[in-house]
Amino acid sequence: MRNGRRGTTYPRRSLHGQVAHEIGLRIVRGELAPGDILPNESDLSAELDVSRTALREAFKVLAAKGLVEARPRTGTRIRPRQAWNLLDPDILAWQFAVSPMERFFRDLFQVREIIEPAAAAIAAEKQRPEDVAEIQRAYRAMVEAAPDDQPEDDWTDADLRFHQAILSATGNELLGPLGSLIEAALAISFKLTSSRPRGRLDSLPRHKVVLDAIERGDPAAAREAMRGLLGESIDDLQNVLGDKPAKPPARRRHERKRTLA
Amino acid sequence: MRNGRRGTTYPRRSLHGQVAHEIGLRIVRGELAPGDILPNESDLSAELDVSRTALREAFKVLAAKGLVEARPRTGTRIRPRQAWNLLDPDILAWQFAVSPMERFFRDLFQVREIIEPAAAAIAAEKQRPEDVAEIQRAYRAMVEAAPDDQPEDDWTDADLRFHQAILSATGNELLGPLGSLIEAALAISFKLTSSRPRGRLDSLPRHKVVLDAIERGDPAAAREAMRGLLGESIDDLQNVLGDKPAKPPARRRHERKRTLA
DNA sequence: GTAGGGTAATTGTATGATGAATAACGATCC
DNA sequence: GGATCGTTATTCATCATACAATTACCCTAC
Repeated sequence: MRNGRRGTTYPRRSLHGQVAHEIGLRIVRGELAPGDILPNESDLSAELDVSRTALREAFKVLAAKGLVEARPRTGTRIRPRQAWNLLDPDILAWQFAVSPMERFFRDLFQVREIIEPAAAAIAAEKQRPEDVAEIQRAYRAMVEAAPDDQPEDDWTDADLRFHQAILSATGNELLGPLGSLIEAALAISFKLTSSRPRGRLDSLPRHKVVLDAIERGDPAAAREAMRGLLGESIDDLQNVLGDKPAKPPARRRHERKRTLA
Repeated sequence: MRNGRRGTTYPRRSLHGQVAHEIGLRIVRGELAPGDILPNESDLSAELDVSRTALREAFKVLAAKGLVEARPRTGTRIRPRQAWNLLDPDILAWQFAVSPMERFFRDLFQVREIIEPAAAAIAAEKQRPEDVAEIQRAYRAMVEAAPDDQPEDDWTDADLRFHQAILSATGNELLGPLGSLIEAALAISFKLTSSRPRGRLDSLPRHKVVLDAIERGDPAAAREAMRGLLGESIDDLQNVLGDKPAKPPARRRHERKRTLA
């Protein structure tokens, strides 16, 4: 399944952690729908062959993320979807395993298109040397991991690190947590485009343009470069996802026409 | 304290819920620093006069939000700040009670300035009648709550509802959770500007402009209108927060000069 | 039919015991 | 002396059980 690559997801080593992931996945997947009431704790703990204590601790984890709500007599009910904390790293990871995934994919990249160009611009404006250095390091890691004989994981890690570094470089703490959103996006990209592994080297220059603009302290250019970079990812994914099966790679010109909605 | 107005924060009615809020607040407030290790469960449960069971369930809630991490022999340690899920409604609410708050305030509105204009534009583009209707309803609620003899809570609720409705109207599920971020921002605004309660009627027209643009299906105008609306809030807050004590209200002209950084 | 109270089902809390993981210590050997 | 390896004690993890608190539901009385 390969989830939780680096993220700050809830640890699975404990028993209650495993149960939380198991039930959380079922909920996000839709096997258990909002409004549904889970079996009572005694029954469910017997069914899962764990103690009631362990099950309850798992429930607390899920409740903390807004997935469920427990009340005496009524039982533990799955909360409406809008109560879910969809930006939670675990929920994002679980969402990733959902079947159609197209809407999730669309939403994900739409948010990235909103956030990341703005973040790049702010990073370019601030230009804190320490933060810029980390972006550079991430870029170098991408360069090293780009050749096709390098493990794909290294490249994905470096890619994530690059984008995360830009978020951090804004100096805005509230943008940091959105890194898990990018992580989910990369996981999808990996899953969908792994069949066509070429393109790592292709996307390096795009990243370089972003880096250069930030180093140069040019917010407008950074914003635009990031926009282009994301656009490319989206194009790639849409080629895989879209109805057109092949569409010879004579793309990479329009840039402006791509509309996500 | 008046937190958790409507939000989907963790319920306080249970004992472990109270403990979770208590400890979570202390952590976010900085009384307990990252890297610190909490007293072991037996001691702490005795100190708080609750059972170990209740304390552990509280810990699970905090762990689910990324605040703490428990390991045998080592104890329960407070995780580094970047591991916290800062977009979690509870953590946002706790953050609201932190002392200097200026940085939090800055970060909060910076994110709003990134997200909300884009959301308004998308909402105007989509124009789903059902969603537009909800924005209208929220606006009408604001109109009703605007007079000074109406309870302040009603107005804040309506305001939140307005912005939340726009986020929902994007049709992007991942933008919904950011409503709790707006809620935190409104809580701050309320706290800081409650001394100067006038201005409710002043800000109505701004909201109207946003609503009109969305109804009209004009994304660019909606984006710009939302930008102006947020700018006004920020101006108001900066007047209260800034060093200049009074600065006669001959503002509300520049609009473009305000820079958050 | 409405109000009111009783009841049973479910979660919430408490207690005590045991298991498992591991950091710290110390003994042993080189 | 230094390193290696086993031992041990501490802490969280899990379990079993009992009881308290809450509350939806039903039933009765009027």
